[in-house]
Amino acid sequence: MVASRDSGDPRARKVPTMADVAREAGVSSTTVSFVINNRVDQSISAQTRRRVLEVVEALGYRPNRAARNLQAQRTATIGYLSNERADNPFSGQSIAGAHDSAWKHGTALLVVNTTRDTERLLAGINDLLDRRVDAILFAAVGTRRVILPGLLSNVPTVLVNCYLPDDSLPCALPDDEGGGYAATRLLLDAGHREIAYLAGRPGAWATRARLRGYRRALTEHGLDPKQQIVRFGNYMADSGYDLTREVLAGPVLPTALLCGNDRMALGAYLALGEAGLRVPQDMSVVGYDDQPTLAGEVHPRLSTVRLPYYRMGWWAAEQLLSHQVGRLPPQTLIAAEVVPRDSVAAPRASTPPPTSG
Amino acid sequence: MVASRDSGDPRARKVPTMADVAREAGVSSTTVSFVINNRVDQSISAQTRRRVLEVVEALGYRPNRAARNLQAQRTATIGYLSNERADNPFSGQSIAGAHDSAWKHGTALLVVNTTRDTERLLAGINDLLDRRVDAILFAAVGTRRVILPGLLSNVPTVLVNCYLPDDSLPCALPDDEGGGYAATRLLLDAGHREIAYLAGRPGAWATRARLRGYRRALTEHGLDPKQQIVRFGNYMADSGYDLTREVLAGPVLPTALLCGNDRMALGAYLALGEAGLRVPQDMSVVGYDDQPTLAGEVHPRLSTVRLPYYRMGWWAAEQLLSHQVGRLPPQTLIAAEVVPRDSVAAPRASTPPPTSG
DNA sequence: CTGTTAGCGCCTTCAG
DNA sequence: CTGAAGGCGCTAACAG
Repeated sequence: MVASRDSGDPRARKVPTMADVAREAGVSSTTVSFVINNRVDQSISAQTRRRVLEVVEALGYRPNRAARNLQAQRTATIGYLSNERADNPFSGQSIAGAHDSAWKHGTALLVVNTTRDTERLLAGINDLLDRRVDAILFAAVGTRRVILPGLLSNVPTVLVNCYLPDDSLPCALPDDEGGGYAATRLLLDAGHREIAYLAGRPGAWATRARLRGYRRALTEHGLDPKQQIVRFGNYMADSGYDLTREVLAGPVLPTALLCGNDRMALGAYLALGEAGLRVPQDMSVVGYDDQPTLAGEVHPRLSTVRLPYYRMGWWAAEQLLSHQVGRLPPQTLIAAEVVPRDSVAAPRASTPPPTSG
Repeated sequence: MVASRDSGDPRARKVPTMADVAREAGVSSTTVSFVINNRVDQSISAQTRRRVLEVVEALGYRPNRAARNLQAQRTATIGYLSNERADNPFSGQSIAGAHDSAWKHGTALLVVNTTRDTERLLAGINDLLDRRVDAILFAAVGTRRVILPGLLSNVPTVLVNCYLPDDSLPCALPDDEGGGYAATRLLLDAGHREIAYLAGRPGAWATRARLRGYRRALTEHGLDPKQQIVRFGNYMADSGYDLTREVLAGPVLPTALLCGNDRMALGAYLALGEAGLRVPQDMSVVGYDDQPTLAGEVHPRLSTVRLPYYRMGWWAAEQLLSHQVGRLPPQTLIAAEVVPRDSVAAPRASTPPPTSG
C-alpha cells in the first residue's frame, strides 16, 4: 500500500539539494558535503555534524547521484551486456550473481541485451560507454567463442561464459571438464562400469569439455573409453528420449546413463519409464546443469552437476569492482559441483563388461 | 578479438569533450550541441553542420550522458526492482521484455534485486531514487499481493505480477482465469468430459484464478464442476507425480489431466509412464506456464498456456515510457495464450460421464 | 545563423 | 574547524 506524501502529482515538491541543507543548517555546502561523505581527513565539530545531520533528516535530503557521477567521473555502475536475449532459465542466475556482488560494492547493474547482430552489439557497447559505466561484464548465454569490437578496450571488461580467440580479455568459464569428470566419478564410485554417455550437440565447447572429463575419469579407473557407448544429441529433451531408446534397443545394456544435460536426462527418464525400467533400480541416470525447478523436482530427483552461472556472474563483478582485471589470467575456470540426488544407485548385478580384455 | 586502440592502459587517452569539438571546428559549443541533437528549431548552415560532424567523427566524440543527465534532470533510465532474487526460469523473460521496450525508447534498465526483507527493499528504492531513474517497474517473481513503502509515490511506478491491497499503483497481472478457461476449452473441444484438475498450491492467487477459469469453461459446456476430480498440490513436479498416482488409483479414471503448471504436468508424465499409460493416446495432459526448455521439449511436447512474463515486462515499460501511468486502470490483465502441442488427443472411447444427470 | 552566459548538484582545491 | 571559488560536460536563454 502506498501512502502518497501529498495529494499533488509525484515529484511536485522540489527535492532538496545540498545548498538547501547548507542554508537551513547555517553552514556552507562544503561542510555538508564533508558530513554526508563521512570524510575522516576533515575535522568537523560534533556540534556542526549533528546539526547538519538533523537538517538532512528533516528535509529528507539525499545526494543526487547524477550530479555526483558527473563530478566524480565514475558512476558506480557496471554494464551487464549479453550476447543475446537473456531470457533462458539460467541467465537470471548470472545477472543475479553480478548484481549481488555489485550491490555489495554500492554499485548498480545496467542490463543490456543485444541480439546476435553486430550493429546492435556495437550500439549496446556505445550506450554503456556513453553512460560512463565503470566496467563492463559481457556474458554469453551458452558457452562459446566470441568476437568483440575493439571499443571494449576503453573500459575494464570481463567475459562470462565465453572467450576471445586471442584471449585478449579475461573470462570466466564453467569447468565443464571437471564437471564431466565428477559426474562420471559419481557413477564409477557407485560401482558402475558400463556408463553410456548421451552427449549433447557435437562440436559445442561444453560437449567437448564434458566428454574429456568423462574419458579421463574412465581411464583413471582402468576403463577404456572406446569400449563405452557414446552418442550425440542436441541438448534437447527429445534427443535424450531418442538416444535412450536407441541404447535400450542395442545389444549391450549399460547400467548407467550419463546425459549431456538435464533436459536430455529428462528425455531418458521418459523413455526408461515407457520401457518399464525404473530409475535408479534398473538404470542410474545423471544429468548436467542442475536446471532450476527441474532437476531437483523430477521423480526420482536427478543427480546432476550444477552449472556455476551465479558464481560466474559474481566472480566477474568482483574482479571488475576490485580492479583486478589487469592481473587476471586469460581464462578462469569456475567449479561445476556435483549435486548428488536420488537417480544413482549401485548397478543391479555386476554384469561382466562387454569385453574382458 | 579486441584490438586495443593504443598500447597504453585503457582510458589513457582523454576522451574528447564537446568543448574540444567546438575548438577544433572553430565554433561554439552551443553550435555543436545543436548539431549533435539535430535540433530542428535551430537553423544551422549546412556548411557548419558538416564541419562539426567531421570533427565529431575525427575525434570520435560521443556526448557524456552523465553530464546530460544532470542538466536534463532525467536519466533515460528506468529501474527494474524485483521483490526477490530474480533467478528463476521466468524472471529473465520479464526483464527482457522491459529491456526491449526501454531500448526502443533509448532508455536503459537498472536492475535491482531485493530480498524479501523490507530494509533491503527500502534501500533498493532509495538507490534508484538517488540515481534519479525516470520511472520504476516493480516486479514480483510469483503473482502475489504486496505491500510497498510510500517512497514509490515520488516516481512513476508500475507493478508487474503483483498488486497493492488498495490498488493505489497500476499493475499488470497474467490473465490466469482466461488461461485456465482456455486450457480447459482445449480439452473440452477435443471431446473430453472427465477432466481432472491437478491444481497447484491452494490459496495462491494463480491457483484460484486458474481454477475459476476451469470451472467457468466446464459450466459453459453444461458440465458440473463438482462432478470433476480436483486435487491440490504445490506446483512442484513431485506433487504432479503423487497426485497422478492418486487419481490413477481412484475409482473413476478421467480422460484428461489439467495440471497446475508444467512441472506438475511433468510429474504426471512420469507417473503415467510408470503406469504404462501413453500420452496422449491413453490420457491427455495440459500444463501451464510454457516453461522454457521444458514444455516444448518433453515427449510428447506438452500443450500448455504461456505465462506472459515477457509481455508484462514490455507492457509495463511501455506505459512508463509513454507517460501513461496516470491514466491506467488499477489492474491490467495480460493475456495468457494457449500453446497447443502434442499432449492432447480425443478421448480413447467415449466413456459415459460419472453421472449422466 | 551563431556566440555568451549561466547553471544543473556535487566535490575538491585552497584560504582563512 | 569552516567557507569561497571553480569546474565536471552539457544545454537553455538570450543576445547579436
